[in-house]
Amino acid sequence: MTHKPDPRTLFQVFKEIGIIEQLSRARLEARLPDGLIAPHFAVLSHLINRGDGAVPIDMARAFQVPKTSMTHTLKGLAAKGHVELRANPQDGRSKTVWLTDKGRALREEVIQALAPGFGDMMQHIDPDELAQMLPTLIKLRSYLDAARNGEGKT
Amino acid sequence: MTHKPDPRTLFQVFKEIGIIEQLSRARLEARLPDGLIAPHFAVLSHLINRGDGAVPIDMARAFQVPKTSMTHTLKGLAAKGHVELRANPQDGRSKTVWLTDKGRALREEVIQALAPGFGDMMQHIDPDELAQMLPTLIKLRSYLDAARNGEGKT
DNA sequence: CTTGAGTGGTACGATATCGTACTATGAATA
DNA sequence: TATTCATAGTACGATATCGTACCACTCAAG
Repeated sequence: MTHKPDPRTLFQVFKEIGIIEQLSRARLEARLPDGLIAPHFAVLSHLINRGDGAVPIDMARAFQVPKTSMTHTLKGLAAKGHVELRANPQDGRSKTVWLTDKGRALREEVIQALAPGFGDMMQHIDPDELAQMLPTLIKLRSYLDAARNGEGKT
Repeated sequence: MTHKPDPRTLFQVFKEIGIIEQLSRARLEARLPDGLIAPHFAVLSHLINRGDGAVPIDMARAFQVPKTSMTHTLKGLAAKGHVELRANPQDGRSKTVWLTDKGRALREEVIQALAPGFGDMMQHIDPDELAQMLPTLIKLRSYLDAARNGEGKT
């Protein structure tokens, strides 16, 4: 049967998630060139997965960050030539974000650089166990996303 | 049988974890008074759980943050009277951190303020499902922690 | 059309994070 | 003891995050 939830367990789940986020981010950033950090890589991956030409405000929402943060991140990527900002023919207020060849290449290189680390991780942790966790993580993320009412500044 | 791990699944796990961390942090900080943020609360909780009189450098390691970040966080808490820094009689280089009554009270208030949100969450997500995830999260965190070699600046 | 509310982007300022460098203390070794 | 190395804390500077304010453009109501 289902028992009363122990808040301590819940707290611990969030605590572990927080630390994992920190450590995995550090791990990723160790493989990124000089001035780039995790959010830059996240943007490149997003553009690969979802396709070119995204509107900055939509990306800010996808990442759950304020639009000013997205502006800052995109400025950094554009300055290094990894993305290109173009006017949005559909809406004069907004822009569209496009990957450059340099940006695509960088994303590929970083993934290659991460591969050995992934391999090592798989030797210490059962991949299936991680995969089984995914649906629960998605539920949790979805709930938190939906419950975040009113605060919707993004 | 266990199949070859799909890197996409792995990526997604880290991505969901990253978003959950962001959203849960925002949720916590919405309940904190003016100038306090998540790391401040984390320190208060740590001192309750592990006991008073901890040494800053040990707390920095526990949280996996650079010692300069811990100095900054403790300075903020001390300025608001939630903790007190005292000399360490065991080691003239270091200090010890002590909760004040104000700090203990604040921690309690915040937990009370979080309770309704937890209750709501439990109505949408099976607590057992979260609890079952915990061992895997701990394994993952432990691995990442151990694998973080050489970078041990903290 | 004109007007007024809503929205996307950015400038700006406050604060957080974190790397580097420095100081003071402790510990090990000769 | 004297010398050398290691460690805890902090000052400082660079950059990231994010809230507020503002401008330009869109869209709907009239």
